[in-house]
Amino acid sequence: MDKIRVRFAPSPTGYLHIGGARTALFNWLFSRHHGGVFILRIEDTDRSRSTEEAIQAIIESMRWLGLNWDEGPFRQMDKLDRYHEEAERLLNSGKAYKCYCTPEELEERRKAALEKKETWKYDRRCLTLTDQEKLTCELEGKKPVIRFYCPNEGETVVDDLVKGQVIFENANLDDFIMVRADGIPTYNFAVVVDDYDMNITHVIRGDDHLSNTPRQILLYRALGYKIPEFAHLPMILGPDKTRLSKRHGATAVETYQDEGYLPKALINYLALLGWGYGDQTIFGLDELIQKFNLAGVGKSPAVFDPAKLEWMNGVYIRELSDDELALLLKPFLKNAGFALEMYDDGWYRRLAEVTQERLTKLSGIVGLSGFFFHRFEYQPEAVEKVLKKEGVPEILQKVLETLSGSFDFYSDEIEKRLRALVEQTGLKPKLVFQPVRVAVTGRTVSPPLFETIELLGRDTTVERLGEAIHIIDMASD
RNA sequence: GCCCCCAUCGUCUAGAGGCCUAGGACACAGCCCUUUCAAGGCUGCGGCGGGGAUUCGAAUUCCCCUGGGGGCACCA
Repeated sequence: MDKIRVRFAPSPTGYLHIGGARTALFNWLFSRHHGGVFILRIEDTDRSRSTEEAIQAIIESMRWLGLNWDEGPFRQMDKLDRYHEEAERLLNSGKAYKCYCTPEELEERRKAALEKKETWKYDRRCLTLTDQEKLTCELEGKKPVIRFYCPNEGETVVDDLVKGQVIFENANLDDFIMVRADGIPTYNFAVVVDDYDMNITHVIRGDDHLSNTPRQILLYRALGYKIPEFAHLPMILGPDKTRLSKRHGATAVETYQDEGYLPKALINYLALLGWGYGDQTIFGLDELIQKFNLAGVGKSPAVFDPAKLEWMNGVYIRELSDDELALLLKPFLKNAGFALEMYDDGWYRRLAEVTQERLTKLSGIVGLSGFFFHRFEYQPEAVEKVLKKEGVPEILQKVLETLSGSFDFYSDEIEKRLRALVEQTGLKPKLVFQPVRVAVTGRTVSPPLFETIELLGRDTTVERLGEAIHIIDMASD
């Protein structure tokens, strides 16, 4: 068998979205699994919607995900001559013809057909134009499009690796436009010439392309090309079961990057959208490459579930070492405007350690650790429920005194002393620790208390305990 | 309107005629652990869209219906 060659061919009209990323991933996994070649091709023949920024954004997201390509990125606009050459061949062999109908005329006829409840198909008005008539059109300055002559009889069979055999009646296909009036090829034509030129062996793409496939197969035949294998992946849907789009929330890969999702997590989650391997849920990258195959791809569409992605991201965050996590956390802290220079590397490693199993997205660190970096307002509810309890000022005062003593300010040591204090007062641990938590963090929820106190440092801790006592005094007056 | 695809818990899925009293994961609920929140453990809730047919036996095969999705552009 020939060496496997696949491609991901996005149109640069926006960022890389979840669906595109999934298609890219499946192509990539397929190529890596078979030791083949993965190609990136930019389908930029829609001049009004393609942008340079979009190309960069897509490339950036591909890199972030780690979906490296072996060839490309190629751009269709770089090889217009090649399409013209092939279009010319079809024109000469009578398998394509020039059409001078304007978009306006076509629209009119289409509407008329629709009103009569007839199915619209191009009426081949220009198929039988005489040379004289063509000349007249040219003299009028009309630029023709090139249409593919689509046989009316017979059927075209797509042997799809995912969907199985799908049969299309040729009679339902019309003479679609291959080359626009401005000389730029349309999708169906360009994709065929490119996949042939690039020796693509397997076309793996979304199943919204399934109904285009018979047109393309007809083109392959007309051009004398070998037909590649096709694999049409089921769509990714939003919660309302319609095709996933911006309406459903974040669909840009870069948004997930910004929110602190790990590439590994997104890859793992995406792999499970339309593909499965028994009961397994968590897959390392190497494992995915080893286990991925088209046979495991399902036929039915899948609803994108952000909650599961988030859970999975937490799984991968917990797999990180303290140093790795600390490194990843810093940009998010910095972005939130926190003064990173307040602490040293050891401190950040410790922060990573104590927040790791509480994080589900890296961006979550901001809400979890803000009190380490700046003053805060006590949550009114926390003050009411915890600080204003009977005897709290006295407890806090004792804690303050305990922590002011001279000893190494580490969580173990802090815990030892505070527990001794609890023992001594005979109070329930919770009655001591919750007020302390609120006093130093301002809230009822925080990372583990003793580690938090350690990270805060003696001075800040003592200062905040004093402040809390003061606040309670003020309130009770 | 025409063409095509799809159909197992709310969601992702396992299931290739008896192993299914339909399994796992997320979500949800409860319990345990516990100084909070998490993490973790345990338990629970919850599904084969409907109707025919084939078969000793169907989630699994076939047909119809219904439902959902996609396509029918000088978009890709």
